[in-house]
Amino acid sequence: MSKISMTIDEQFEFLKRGTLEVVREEDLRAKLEKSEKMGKPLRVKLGADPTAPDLHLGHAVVLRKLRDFQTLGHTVIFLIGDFTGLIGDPSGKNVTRPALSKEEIEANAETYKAQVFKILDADKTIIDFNSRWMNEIGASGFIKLAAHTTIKQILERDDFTKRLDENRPLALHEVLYPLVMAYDSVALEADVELGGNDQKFNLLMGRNLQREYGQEPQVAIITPLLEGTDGVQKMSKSLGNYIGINESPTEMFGKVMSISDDLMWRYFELCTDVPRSEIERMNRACAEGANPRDYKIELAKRIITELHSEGEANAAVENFIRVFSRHEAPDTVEERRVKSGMWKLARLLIETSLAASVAEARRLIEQGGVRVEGERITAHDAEINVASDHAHLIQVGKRRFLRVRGEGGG
RNA sequence: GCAGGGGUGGUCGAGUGGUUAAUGGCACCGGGCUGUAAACCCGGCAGACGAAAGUCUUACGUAGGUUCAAAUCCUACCCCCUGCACCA
Repeated sequence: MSKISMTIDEQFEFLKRGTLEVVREEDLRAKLEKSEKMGKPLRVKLGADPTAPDLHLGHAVVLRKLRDFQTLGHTVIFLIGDFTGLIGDPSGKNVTRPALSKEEIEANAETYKAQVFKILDADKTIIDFNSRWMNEIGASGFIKLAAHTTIKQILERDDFTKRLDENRPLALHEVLYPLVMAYDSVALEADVELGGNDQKFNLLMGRNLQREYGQEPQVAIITPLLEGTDGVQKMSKSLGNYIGINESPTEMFGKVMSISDDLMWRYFELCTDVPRSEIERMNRACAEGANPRDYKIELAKRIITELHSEGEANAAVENFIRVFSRHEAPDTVEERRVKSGMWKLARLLIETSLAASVAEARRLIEQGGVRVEGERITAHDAEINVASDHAHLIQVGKRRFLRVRGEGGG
């Protein structure tokens, strides 16, 4: 079945790379063997929240692992939890979410596809929705489902017990989340489920429930949570420390370059296919005096090549060198048209969204953060003559550039 | 239902009648040093008007009230938490 000829051991090692834990390893080996023998691909599940279609490199970690399964010829099921979305993964926020309309769900699914297929092979991916069975099951079915687990089992989940211990609220619907998610595995007859470390309990719950329903328990593959660009907290959109899958090459490049040196090895491991031995070699080189920046450039290039293209990655490198090493303007700078005439610089910054308010514009200028045609301007009441025959180059901070030209004429 | 505690700026958290646009930490923004790394240093961090001094507006759960003056006191309401009670 697999186009690549690997022994079971090799397949196993290949799949294990970059994972935190495989529960259980011997089960995975057994499933791989069985699959090969029967010529039947494994069904590999990944659950996704229906409300957050803005994916970032953290999501990419698990998607890349999913792709590894596809490389070996297995079937990937990308499950959009439109029903589970009503609950929202328990976070301590005591809210249920409004049900999404069919249109919203479809729109979100489309957004997902556009991002997920940058990594996954669309031909080998099934997209499914858990409302398909959860909406059918009904209240009585749900009760029966609930009978398959115990409070004690649910309370194994650390953050649940912790919240009880700390006298923080724990809503009933929140504890149902893992149950529903586990049932998805039953409904899909999943052989393997992938998830980040924060999903570990839920994945294991799937194993238990499958056993309850007389199925062979799925293998749970747990991937580490990628730290965000701050290097401390997990990458997430709400923390603002993310690198989005859909971001421009320039943006991605900048963000990768700004991560700490320590963190880059982690990114190498989880966001690229560079072999571990090679990563270690680079790491040693840095310890011996090589400039980590050069490896970081390599990292950024690889990430951008995967999510965009090699050409764009190379262009991003050149742009980086131009702007940050040579302190020149990027070769392509967006041009904006504003009314011709004399402008107060501060006003111009607001007009072009380079500053949010007069006060902010003024602060930026007075603190030396604004350059016009490369000249630093520090007089907050400076004026600038905007005409249609010349585009002024405005720079705010180290990285925001804009050309401003007057309206009318050429 | 009863009792107690609490709701402050992006966040955490001070602040019990005036000198509070509100101490401090974090986050964030600008500058410096660099490798757009880290660490560190400096500055900033509600908005509008003004060249400036400064003036005005908005802000401490919501709505009123007391007062020359309220985040701070009073009243009502909303929300959250804890304990008790209730619980086939």
